[in-house]
Amino acid sequence: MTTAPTRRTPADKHDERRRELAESALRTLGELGYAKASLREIANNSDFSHGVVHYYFADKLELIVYCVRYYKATCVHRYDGVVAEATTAEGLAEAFADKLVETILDEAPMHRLWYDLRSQSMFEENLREAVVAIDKTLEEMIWRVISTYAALAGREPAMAPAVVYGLLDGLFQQALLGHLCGREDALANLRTEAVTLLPMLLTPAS
Amino acid sequence: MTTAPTRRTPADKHDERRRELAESALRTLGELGYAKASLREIANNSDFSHGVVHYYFADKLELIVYCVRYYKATCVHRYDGVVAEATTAEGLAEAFADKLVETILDEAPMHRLWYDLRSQSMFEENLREAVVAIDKTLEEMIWRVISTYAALAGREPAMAPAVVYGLLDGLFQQALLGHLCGREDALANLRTEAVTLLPMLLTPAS
DNA sequence: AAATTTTCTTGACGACTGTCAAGATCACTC
DNA sequence: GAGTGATCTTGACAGTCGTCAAGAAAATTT
Repeated sequence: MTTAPTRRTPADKHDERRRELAESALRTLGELGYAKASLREIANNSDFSHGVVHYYFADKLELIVYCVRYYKATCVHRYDGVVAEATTAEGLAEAFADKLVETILDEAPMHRLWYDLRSQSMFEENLREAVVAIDKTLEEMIWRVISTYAALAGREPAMAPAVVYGLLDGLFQQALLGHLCGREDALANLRTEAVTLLPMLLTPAS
Repeated sequence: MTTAPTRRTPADKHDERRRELAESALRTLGELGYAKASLREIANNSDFSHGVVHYYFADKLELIVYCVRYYKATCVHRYDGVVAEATTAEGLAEAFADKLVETILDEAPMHRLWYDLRSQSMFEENLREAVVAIDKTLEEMIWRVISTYAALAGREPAMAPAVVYGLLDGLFQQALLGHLCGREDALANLRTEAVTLLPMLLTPAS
């Protein structure tokens, strides 16, 4: 009713706090991982005390699922700019590979958290629904890249979206682990691997 | 000195107990995952009490590293038979794909434990050395398949061992998660994906 | 058969966990 | 400005955890 006059409805304020908590929780989760990030540690790295978590979230799992949903919602469009600005297939491939490297450099803790949660979902059924949904959006994200890459090359993708995503995800995960282990060639390798792989994902040139 | 007369030296008996503990620990770890598998739960699923763990292992981490090393040591040769008995490239590809599916059906808990530990190693430095070493042996295992596959086809592998392993590992992980989620097409898809992918990993036919 | 070493159980410790309730603090309304 | 509801802090709860020490039990040696 009073949407225009009041700047924030109580519900908005409630959601805003959930986002604030989620953001500081993500910092802690990215540093410690799912298992070792306690609610007290999460609250300590925020502006609130440990009890407030249960005021905004039912339990730890709801907080974590909210966190990873919140994070992945923002980075599903990571490659949208790359796709929009590409004019040639080769240019898209290189820009995409650069972006892969860049996000490992900038957001390694978030990525390892994602792989941590996806592994945990193999044990905890309560996590699976959220994880599978996010995995699907990541697959679609990659598919947007590949399909426009194919269009620019005047060819067709030779594999299903899930397969393309699975292949790239394997390389990405390997590079992330290598990067965290201090292997300096991990990211450079990922870049050349991506540029090499992309043409092989299309049907042979007409 | 007295190797022949005595059936077991004390050291052998010690190692045998470590293996026994490792085997029952692996059952529990495969069921609960790294984080939720407590030493008490591990001991409950064995013939011993919870205190005995610290008699054979310094701490929990040493037990777990021993466990995963023990397990992976056995399954690094999973595809050796497939490689040895293959006579044609196509036959090897299909037998390999079948084996991929079979091991997910038979040992899903062990595989999810492996991915769990590999993810944990992104957070815990103490795990990294063992994880990276095992990853390397898996890479070599896959490379034995691919290089003989290439030889049978009269061609050359078109990618480095790490790349081939990363690609296949991505598909395998995806299929494992799909299988655990109850998606019935996950394993059949993995099979056709593997058979389709293998030829693309070689240089173009001469 | 006694002595000694190895092996295993039991019980306890301090620390940490998720959860929740009681009350303080704040913001807002009448 | 008193009252009222939302928001947050504090402290405590019942568990669980890894670890370890003391002693029982078993195996081995003398």
